[in-house]
Amino acid sequence: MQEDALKNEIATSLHGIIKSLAPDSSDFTLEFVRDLIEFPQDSSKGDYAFPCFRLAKVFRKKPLEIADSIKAELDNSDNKMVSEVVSVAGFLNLFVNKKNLASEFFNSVEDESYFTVGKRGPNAQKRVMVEYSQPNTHKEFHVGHGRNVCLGDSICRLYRYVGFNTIGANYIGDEGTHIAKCLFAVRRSSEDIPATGRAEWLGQRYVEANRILEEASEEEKTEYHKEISQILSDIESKEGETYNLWKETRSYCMDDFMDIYNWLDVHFDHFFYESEVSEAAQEAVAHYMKEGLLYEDQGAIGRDMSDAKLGFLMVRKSDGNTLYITKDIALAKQKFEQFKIDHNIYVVGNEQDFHFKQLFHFLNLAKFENADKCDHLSYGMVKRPDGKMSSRLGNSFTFFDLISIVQEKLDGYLEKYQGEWSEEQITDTKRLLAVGAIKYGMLSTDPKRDIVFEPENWTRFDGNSGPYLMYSYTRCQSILEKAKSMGISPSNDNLEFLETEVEGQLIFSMFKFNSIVSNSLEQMKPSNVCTYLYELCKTFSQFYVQVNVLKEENKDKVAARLALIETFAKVLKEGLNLIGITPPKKM
RNA sequence: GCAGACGUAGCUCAGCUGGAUAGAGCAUCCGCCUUCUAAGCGGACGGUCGCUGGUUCGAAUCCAGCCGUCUGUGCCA
Repeated sequence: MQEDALKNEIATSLHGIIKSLAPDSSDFTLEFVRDLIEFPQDSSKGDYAFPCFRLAKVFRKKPLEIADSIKAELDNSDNKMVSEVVSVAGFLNLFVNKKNLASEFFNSVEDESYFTVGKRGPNAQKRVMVEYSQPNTHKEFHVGHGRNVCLGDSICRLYRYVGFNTIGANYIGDEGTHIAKCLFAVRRSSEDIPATGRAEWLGQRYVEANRILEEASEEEKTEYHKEISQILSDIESKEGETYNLWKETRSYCMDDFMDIYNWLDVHFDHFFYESEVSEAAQEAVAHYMKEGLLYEDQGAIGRDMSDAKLGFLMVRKSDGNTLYITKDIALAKQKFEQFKIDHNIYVVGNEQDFHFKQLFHFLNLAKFENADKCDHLSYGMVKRPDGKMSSRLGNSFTFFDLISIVQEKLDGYLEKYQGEWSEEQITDTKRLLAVGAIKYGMLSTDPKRDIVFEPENWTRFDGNSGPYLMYSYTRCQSILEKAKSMGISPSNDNLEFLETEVEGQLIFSMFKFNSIVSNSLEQMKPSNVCTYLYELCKTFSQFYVQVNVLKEENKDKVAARLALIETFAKVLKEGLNLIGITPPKKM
């Protein structure tokens, strides 16, 4: 049984009782009653709570009395899933019978069928594409780009978990003015391209180009812009010296990107490149001009959309080059045609909210049949305490910087294993912990909110952090390993021995897993999974200090507790997987 | 100017579609390692939920206005 089914069962009981007690309560449909049921903030109050305030009018009684009379009815019925009912201050608090719950649940976790219900449901017929991590080549990959990767990857994992056929797509920005500016500065630079840190060096050239342009006289500016336009056209011509320089420098950046993705354990199913869409973009412009949707205005081509409060949509500059949005118009079509997707999601920062409003509005005007199947997952920026990071201004914190400071801090923690562990094991563990710390840091905040980036916060591995979750996992592994060496195995046969309050809370908390995941995806908020896992681990830690597993003399009790730990470890591992984190066995 | 997002403890953040004394982590202070990993557990301290009104039995949550921060608003992405 799943948690939502249990909730339905309880709702049905409550609904029946309400109807029998107040015959004219037709407004209180089963669905309405179910939606009133909630989780109390404090799990010691109960597993479910039913507020009775809305019933007051129909019952013509005080909520407190209503709760009392429903409780009396529930106590008389023999509901196997509810072990205790408490009426307090107008709330009906229900305790679920974990002993009846545990056996089936533990078994379904053990054979993993619990984690694959989505894949056996209707979602398995659907295809979704998640476009994320659209990095620009010739620019630094800063921590803000890192947030995008963590977020997009987690959304993909959530979709896959609930059964969707999911295509994680990258869209490399390997074309555009910023690159022309970069190459403009490369040509001017007296330095040779260095052997290492080449992408970073290119990023600096971009910053330099902006500086040159800012310091230039009006006359020089015109000349420079001409040169930059020419570089852009040379790249698009796909031949010649400038094109070759572009190709080479582009590969430096791609190498860096791939290093980062591999380090993060993020893998894409498909790569789109801006440079491969520009032709289709030009064709789209011609096509929609013919249809009268686009027209020339002040030398450029576009469409006034101020009737929808969306300003002027510009799709081609007066120099003939297309823009980012032009390519998005062309690419949207291509995605649906080529990949037969049912849903198209863009994970892009909230600076682009206007861009996507324009894009979706135009796709609707163009009568693109899949326009309403496109969604923008907007997220907040990563800011420095003193303001915004910008690669254009060159004050950004690169993702490599973040990796270094996190890993450096971890050295201190892993020092105790010097000699005991192999060098390789230490390196691997350090990477897993660093990835966990960074991903949890990126994902635990609500996507729509900005993140204030302070290095100290990212190198704290206690409290509400990625390493805390991973630590809980390693504690389980440690116990399970020791039990194994003692010759004791977990067993789901005598789960009635899990009788303490904290054990019950842990069981019910785990039981909610699938509901939390569904809700998290529905809201497009991996942060819900983070919060849930943190609370789950807190409950586990309480259990860990309150209940000693291996010292217990009753072997059946030990086996039951080991089953609890094993189940918890599996649930936690699955949950961590949804936010892209792989816990080490030891730390 | 217009549009959007955000404003919760000193700091970083939870708080679901309105419900119980507004919750964590960090920092500060106090306990707990001869006991399965102390990257842990327990406790103390700390809040007019930006302000003002409205809706409601009930508002941090919904609505309106104001204040503040940020982002965007035709030749960048």
